[in-house]
Amino acid sequence: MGDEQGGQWLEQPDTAEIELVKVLHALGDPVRLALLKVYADGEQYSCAPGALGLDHLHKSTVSHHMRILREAGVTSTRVVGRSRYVRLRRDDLDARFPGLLDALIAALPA
Amino acid sequence: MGDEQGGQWLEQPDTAEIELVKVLHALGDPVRLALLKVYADGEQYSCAPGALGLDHLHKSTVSHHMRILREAGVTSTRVVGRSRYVRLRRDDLDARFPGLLDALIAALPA
DNA sequence: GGAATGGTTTGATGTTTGTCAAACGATTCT
DNA sequence: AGAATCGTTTGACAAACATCAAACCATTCC
Repeated sequence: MGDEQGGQWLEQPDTAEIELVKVLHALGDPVRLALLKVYADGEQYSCAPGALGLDHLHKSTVSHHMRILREAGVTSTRVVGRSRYVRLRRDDLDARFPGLLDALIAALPA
Repeated sequence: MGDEQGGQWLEQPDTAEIELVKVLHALGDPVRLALLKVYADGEQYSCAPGALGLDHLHKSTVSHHMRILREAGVTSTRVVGRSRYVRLRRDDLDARFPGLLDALIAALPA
């Protein structure tokens, strides 16, 4: 139907309204920093704990972390059917905080 | 007496042991991110709330934030007499996480 | 020695947070 | 329609956190 992506987007802050302190707070948690590593390849992922290497966490816990990342402006979420496809807001973050994302991803632990 | 700096240093993690998630957690707080802005000039500062633009906070609260920054590896503290001189571990952080500090300081809110 | 000074430590308090479990909502499949 | 699926929401709970106040510890000044 002309929309090559389909679905709608969950609410997220405008690029100009992304706050550094919220981004750092969002990423200052072991689980969410691990998620940054997953999303670093630019691909989109569903929220299934298994697809994210978070098998040890309950799905509601993953949902909670997803919300924090999205509300901080780190990720964007597209809804299609029952699924959510989450990915890094790389362009927006690069525009707002030049060099930050690259430095963070490079600094990620092995 | 041959020591151009004088005093001793408070305990802090070795450069190689600085953890990204702890740095981000330390900086993911409004007060401590404001302190990064203070320390961004590379100078050293005493812990007096007034000298740091933290007049609204109790000195014990400032001391608490200082400890978190130091234990995360963000700052180093030199003790001389009754005073503590705190400054950014810029070289160590640049070595451990190239580009991160520059990007963070550039991203600091006005 | 005694008082003042710069920070730390400890205790108390209210808030935020990470987690799970159960209930729920919407979508898809049969 | 009914069942299965993917994820969210709500509630509960323990742990962590930010803050202040009071006590404390060195050091410096008188």
